Order: sequence, then structure tokens, then C-alpha cells
Amino acid sequence: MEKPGRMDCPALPPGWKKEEVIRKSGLSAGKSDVYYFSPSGKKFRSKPQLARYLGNSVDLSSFDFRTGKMMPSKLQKNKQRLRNDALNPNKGKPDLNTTLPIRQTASIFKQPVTKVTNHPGNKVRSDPQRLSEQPRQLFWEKRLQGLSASDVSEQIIKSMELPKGLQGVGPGCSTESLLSAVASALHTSSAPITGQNSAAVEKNPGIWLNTAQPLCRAFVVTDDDIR
Amino acid sequence: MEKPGRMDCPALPPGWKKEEVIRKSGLSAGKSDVYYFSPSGKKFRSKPQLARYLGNSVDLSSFDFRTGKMMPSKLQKNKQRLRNDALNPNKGKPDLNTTLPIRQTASIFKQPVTKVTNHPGNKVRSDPQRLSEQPRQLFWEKRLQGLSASDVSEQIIKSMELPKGLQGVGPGCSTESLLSAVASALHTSSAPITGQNSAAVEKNPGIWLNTAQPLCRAFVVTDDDIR
DNA sequence: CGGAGTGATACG
DNA sequence: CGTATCACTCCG
Repeated sequence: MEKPGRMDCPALPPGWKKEEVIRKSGLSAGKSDVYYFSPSGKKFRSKPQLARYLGNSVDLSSFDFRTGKMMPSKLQKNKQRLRNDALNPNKGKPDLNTTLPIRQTASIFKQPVTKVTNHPGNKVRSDPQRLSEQPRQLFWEKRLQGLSASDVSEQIIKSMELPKGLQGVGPGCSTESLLSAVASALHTSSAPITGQNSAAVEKNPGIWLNTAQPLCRAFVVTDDDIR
Repeated sequence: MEKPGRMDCPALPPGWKKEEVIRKSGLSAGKSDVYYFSPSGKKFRSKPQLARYLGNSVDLSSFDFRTGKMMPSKLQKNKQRLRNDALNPNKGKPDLNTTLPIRQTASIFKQPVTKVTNHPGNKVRSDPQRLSEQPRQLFWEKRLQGLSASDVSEQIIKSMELPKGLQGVGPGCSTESLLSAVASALHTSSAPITGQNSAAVEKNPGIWLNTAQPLCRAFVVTDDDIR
């Protein structure tokens, strides 16, 4: 039945409800928690959780979770453009990560495609979990499934484990896409591959990304790794 | 002349301009700084600075410095009601601090009056400085000047220093207003005066204030103090 | 522009 | 509701 305190939320698709609960005691007494409920009744407690569920079907970049309204002012955050766009318009190397999405046919390597530009947030840490929550980007994931089936190098790595020093950089950088990125880099550029070197990438990826290198932290191949 | 990038700001009085400057390099490249300019051309870099200058002539409690617009959502912060309002509606003792602002005539004790409710922020530390910047609250300060002139106890304390353990709690709690609060408490209540006891007052004064005690930290009168 | 301080978010 | 982490504000 219609629970009291659950209001319609015009900024979201029909059927979504919003609820605000005031904290009654403790150090945070008087503050409030905001929840959203999908048409099916599932409860959402944060904007990232909501964004994961809605995927690309709804653009939440200007959505204010607390008020439940679209706030054009929120565009502040995502206003970060890649540094190269502003300072080196069309100069430098071909840019491995952002220009890779060329032909989507006939390649033995999975294409990173929307990987970076897809993520609203700026988070850098590789977030395990996240793999739950279901919906999200059904289509491009399916596009890649066919390719994965015949992707040999993935098998190889799976049985030997990735070297410790080789870690992903950037949001949602799974082992598989990381491997793809490195493999692609090896094949599309003759320059040495070092990974991202600046510590600033951690702080502001949108600006500091070295787009001539794959999305992984700086690393060196040790003797142990070669053995 | 009209500098480019300085826009009118409808939320402020006529003649005020706003400017946004994007940071070009460093760790914070891509972020921006917002400035305001008074009709006379003075530059303002923060909301507190702006509030100090405008004083009570403009209510900035819902003013969003970054966007330059009034945001009713900003009222979230000030929405804290005193705990008693919610849990003990109209119960308990007379409430020394919040009910004191009675007659503003004929009292040898300065009345705390707008002391707490006047401050938008929740800051607790006594902020020295601030005394510069000029304008600000000309009128109510003048109202009190007359009373100060004939306020004897203030003189007394000034020449003997306040005991170390007796410190103010709450924003803008000057030595004078603290004294007033204690003195008022002594005269308006027969209950023992202990000061604020809960450590939570530091974290969330609006909620945790023990309104039956004056706005000062808990203290005990030591033998040294009596001597 | 940097960075300490402060407040808000996100999830346990 | 607590609290680690993150993001932003304010001012040097």
C-alpha cells in the first residue's frame, strides 16, 4: 500500500518514490537520511547506488540526491575536461584510451570503448563488489561477450595471475579490461608502455590522465615476473 | 570600465558583480574560484567575508556562494531545532538562554538576546580576528552600548581575570557575553549552575545544548579561584 | 594555486 | 546511527 512519507519524485522515471527520515538521537540527531524506492520497491541509499542501477538510461550528473531535483549547478564537478582538450588541441600522440573505440568488428582484442567516459564519478580506487546490482549497460556488455569467447590472452593470464605491481587505474578497471588495455597498447603503439606515472592521477584523473599510456598504474617488470 | 567575465548577480543588491575563474594548472586544474565585487569594486572571496560586510542588511543564510543564487535547500543546515522542541514540547525548566530576551529595558545585565540565533554557521571555536572588515550589525551593537556603560560587574571581572576553567561555549561567545550569561543565570534561577556538561555540545550545539544552563563549558570552582 | 579545516556522502 | 572517506570552502 502507499506508505506515508514516500513522495513521488518528478526528476526520476514514473513510479520512483523518495523518503526523508530525520535522525532522532545520537551525535547526528536532527540530520536526515534520504532514500529512494524503485517502482518495484527496492530501496536506494546513495547516488552511486542509484546510478549503478539506472545505468545509462538516466543521466544523474545533475541530480541532487538530497533534494531529489535536477540542479544545473551540479555540472561543476563533471565540468573537468581532459587537459589535452584545453592545452594541446589536437596535438601529441594518437591517444590509446580515448580514441580506441574505432571499428568494433574483427579484432581479437576487447575494446575498452566507453570505459572511462561512462563513469559520472571521479573515483579512482578500484571498487570490488559493484558486480552485483544487475541492470546497467546491458547492451555494450553483451556486444563484448562474443569477443571474449575467442579472446585467448585472457585465458593465459587467468591461469598465471597478474603480476602484483600491475594494477588498474581508473573506475571499474577490472582485470579483464586492464589486460585488454595493455594488450591493445602493445599492438597499436611502438612507444614504450609505462602506465600512468603522475601521482596526480589519483587526485584528478580527468585532468591528469596521460592518454598516451594505458589505464594502469606505473610498473616495472621484475625478474620474478619474467620467470 | 565593464570588465569581461563580471556578471550581474540578481540575488544581491544592485551593482554587485560575480566572476568565476577556472584554475589552469596544478593539482586543482579545472576547478574554479568564484569572486564577488561590491558596487564600489571591493573583491570578496568567500561567503563569510561577504556576510561580514553586508551584515544584517542582507540575509545570506540561503545564499549559495558558488552559484550566486538563493537555494532554499541550504536551509537544511539551520533546520536543526532545539532537542527540547521535538522531544519535550513545552516541558522542563524555563530555559535560561533562549527565553532571556524579554524586556530590553531597565536591567543592569546585558541581555544575550540574538547571540546564538544570529550566527548562521555552527562554528564553536571562538574566532579572534574578524574584528576588521567594518560594517556589520551597527544597530543592535549600539543598543547594547548604553547598557555596557553602566554595567558594573564587567569592570570587576576585567580587573581580576576570569578563572581558567570557565570558558565560553558556542559561536561568538566573548568574555563579556559569557559573564552576562552567568550573571543572568545566577539571578533568574535558584538551581545550581554547572554549565554545559555533554561533550556532544562541541559537535552539534543546536541539538545538544542544555538550555537550562548558561552557555559555558562545565566547570568547578576551585579553592584557588575563591582566593 | 595549495592545503588545513570543515562538512557531506555513502555505506557498514 | 556511526564513521571513514571524500569534496569543498576559505584564506594564505
